[in-house]
Amino acid sequence: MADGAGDGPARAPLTRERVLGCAVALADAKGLGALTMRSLAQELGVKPMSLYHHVANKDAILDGIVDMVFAEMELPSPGGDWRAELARRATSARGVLRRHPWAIALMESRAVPGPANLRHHDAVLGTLRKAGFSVPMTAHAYALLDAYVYGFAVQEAALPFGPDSPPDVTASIAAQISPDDYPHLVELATTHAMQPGYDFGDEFKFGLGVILDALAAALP
Amino acid sequence: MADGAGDGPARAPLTRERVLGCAVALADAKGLGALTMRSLAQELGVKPMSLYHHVANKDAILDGIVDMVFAEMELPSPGGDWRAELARRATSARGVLRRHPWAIALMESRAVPGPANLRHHDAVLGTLRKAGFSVPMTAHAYALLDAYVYGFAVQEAALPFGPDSPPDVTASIAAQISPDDYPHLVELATTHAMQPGYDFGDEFKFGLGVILDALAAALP
DNA sequence: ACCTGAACACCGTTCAAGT
DNA sequence: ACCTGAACACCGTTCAAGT
Repeated sequence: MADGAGDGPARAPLTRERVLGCAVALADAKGLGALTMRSLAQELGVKPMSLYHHVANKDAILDGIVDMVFAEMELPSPGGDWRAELARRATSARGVLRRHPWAIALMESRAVPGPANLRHHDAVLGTLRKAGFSVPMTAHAYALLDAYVYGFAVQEAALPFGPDSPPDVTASIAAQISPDDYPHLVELATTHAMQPGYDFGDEFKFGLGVILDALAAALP
Repeated sequence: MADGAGDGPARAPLTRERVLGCAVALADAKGLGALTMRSLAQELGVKPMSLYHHVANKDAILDGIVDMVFAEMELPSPGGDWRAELARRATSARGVLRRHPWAIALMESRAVPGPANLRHHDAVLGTLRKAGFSVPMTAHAYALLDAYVYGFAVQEAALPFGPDSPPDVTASIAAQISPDDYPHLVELATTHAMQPGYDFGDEFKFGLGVILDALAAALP
């Protein structure tokens, strides 16, 4: 009982890693809006001002958690089969962005990329270069692949249906969309997207295949 | 002088349209962070509480300005050449999202799509269906096209270089990226992306062409 | 060195009051 | 009907103080 009061274990010392890790967990659980210096401090069992000894300010926390998200993504190995490596990387990135849907909004507003972000994109570029793409073609391929991965995450996060949204919400939105005003949306929804077994996430493979096929055809 | 004090024209009456229009202008000029009920009211020459007579709350404003952004995008005509129509729509959407880069972050966090959003996507689906794509293939094409457009906008907004960022910022970031740690990023930047005349926006055409070619090949 | 209490200038929003 | 003043429960952050 040398720790002082309480029957719990000694509180781990506050570190930048613990602050950022808790911030990611809080954003995952309750959304970016619930991530405040005050709520974060409470979650860590500490007073708000203590956080400022480990991070410069809230912006530094936002930069930090975006880079933690990049760090979760599997890197492609420039050595292996470039198509398989880029597919694995894209699939991993999609999964990561699905687990942390708030990250997209931050990526777009943070100016300075973190080290995990830079390492990630350097590995993608390296894989393309080693596969034999020219520098200009690598730029094309990089922009296309990344746009697809990020954009798919945006779509998935914005979907009003899917496994993450409760069925009653889906139904109430569907009821407001009149077939007279939006015939093609209603057609797609009723005859396809709302059928049992449909998973929007499966669309990811199609688009990824299209892109990788086109890149393979552009190899010298 | 029946208007009362002042030499300016009579103040236009507050309306939902005027509130949303001013909110878009404020977000464009100073970013989403500067869009507060109080700053918006001041911009409109009114007290903060007056806004609540025209919009339910700030969330309604955010929903409203996202839909205004969708309303700016050119719709494809289901009648015409589907490839040209979808290319025009994608190019227009990219331009709109470039003018309103804050919109991406909102799209991802707003659950309920507005009428302009629905109309826009219904037109895209209609164009694909009229071109002869099956319903499942239309779902594939829609997901791929939209992911690309949104994702390209995310990339473009997150770019630390480009025509919108001051050259000195670009240079200071470049100086921090060591060729030892990120050799392929440095190669791409120095031999290609930072060359005079390079415009990241030009990458858009390449990816769009790849996608539309692949869709054309998938037509029955 | 690490943590904190009190305070400041902000938020969105409610409620009761003005015209 | 439309607008507003005062107030409430929040923010991020600074500064001076504690151990």
